[in-house]
Amino acid sequence: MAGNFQITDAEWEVMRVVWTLNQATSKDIADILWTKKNWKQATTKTLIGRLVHKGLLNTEKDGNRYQYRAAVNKSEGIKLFETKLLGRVCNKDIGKVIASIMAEATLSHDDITLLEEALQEKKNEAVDEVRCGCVKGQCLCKTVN
Amino acid sequence: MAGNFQITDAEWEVMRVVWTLNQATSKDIADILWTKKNWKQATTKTLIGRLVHKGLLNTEKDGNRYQYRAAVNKSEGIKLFETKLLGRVCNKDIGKVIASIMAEATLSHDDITLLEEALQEKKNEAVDEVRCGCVKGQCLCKTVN
DNA sequence: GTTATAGGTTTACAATCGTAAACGATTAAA
DNA sequence: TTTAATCGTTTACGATTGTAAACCTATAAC
Repeated sequence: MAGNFQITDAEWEVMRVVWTLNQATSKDIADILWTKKNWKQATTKTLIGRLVHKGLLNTEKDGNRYQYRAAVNKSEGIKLFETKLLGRVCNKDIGKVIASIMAEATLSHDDITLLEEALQEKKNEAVDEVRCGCVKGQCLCKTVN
Repeated sequence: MAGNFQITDAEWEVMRVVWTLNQATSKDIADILWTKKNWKQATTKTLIGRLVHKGLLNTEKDGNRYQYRAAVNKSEGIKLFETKLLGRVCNKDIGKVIASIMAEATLSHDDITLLEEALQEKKNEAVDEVRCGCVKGQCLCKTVN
């Protein structure tokens, strides 16, 4: 089931609501997205329909309407997007990308602690040199021209 | 000039080549993307055209053809995508997102060092609690009935 | 000089995306 | 019970994306 799905920006707004409420009706979702994005209910309905179709939302009948639930959890969804970011850069640059994200993020002391631990973890499996997986011409690891 | 541009997946492939070669002809790019993606030259040409149109590639005449150069540098491009990722989650979750990326990345000892330093930096500006900027209903920071 | 070739520009075209109205069925209100 | 509000489904429609062929022009080869 996991795999090759993708969540567009607009669909993501819907998923966030469902992830948060855990279970929601189209009205629940529409109300929130009206507040946030001024989307007409019709717009939200379309997005819900597409997500159901894609198998990203499950439905459970509840009278004349549905309760929607996420078919993929939030971490999976986020991870999918993380992977997309990492897929855009050379493996060797990922460290720098992480540093860059860190730089532009506001972090709490707890976050710092969390990351320090995570980093500590990574030390065990750190390599001397990350392997570049790029084709020649898409990163400088390979000699160009 | 910086701002509201966006680079699609396919366009990104072109940008990576230009960022790498620093300057390239359409043939340079097409050859590389043929190797990597089996794209016909026509496809690459279309992408180049769109990027020029968007102002993401600059042209410099060179005989009967152009030398293309990136109008935004790689870091900017990557940062744009990072921002997009961060925009999808609650500010409070960014620490966890970073940890998650770290977890799925292969890092070198040097990367670890770099990140340790970056983290150290962040300590100075770390806050007690990150402010959630979400609307109610899109993250659990706000009480949801 | 005529022709083949390479490079840029135009046109194409289906799929996806963002945004929404219209429609039909059903339930709740009057 | 007639009506109004609600909910899901269908249809709409322009913009963007992925993928490419066709075309036109200027060089390069003969």
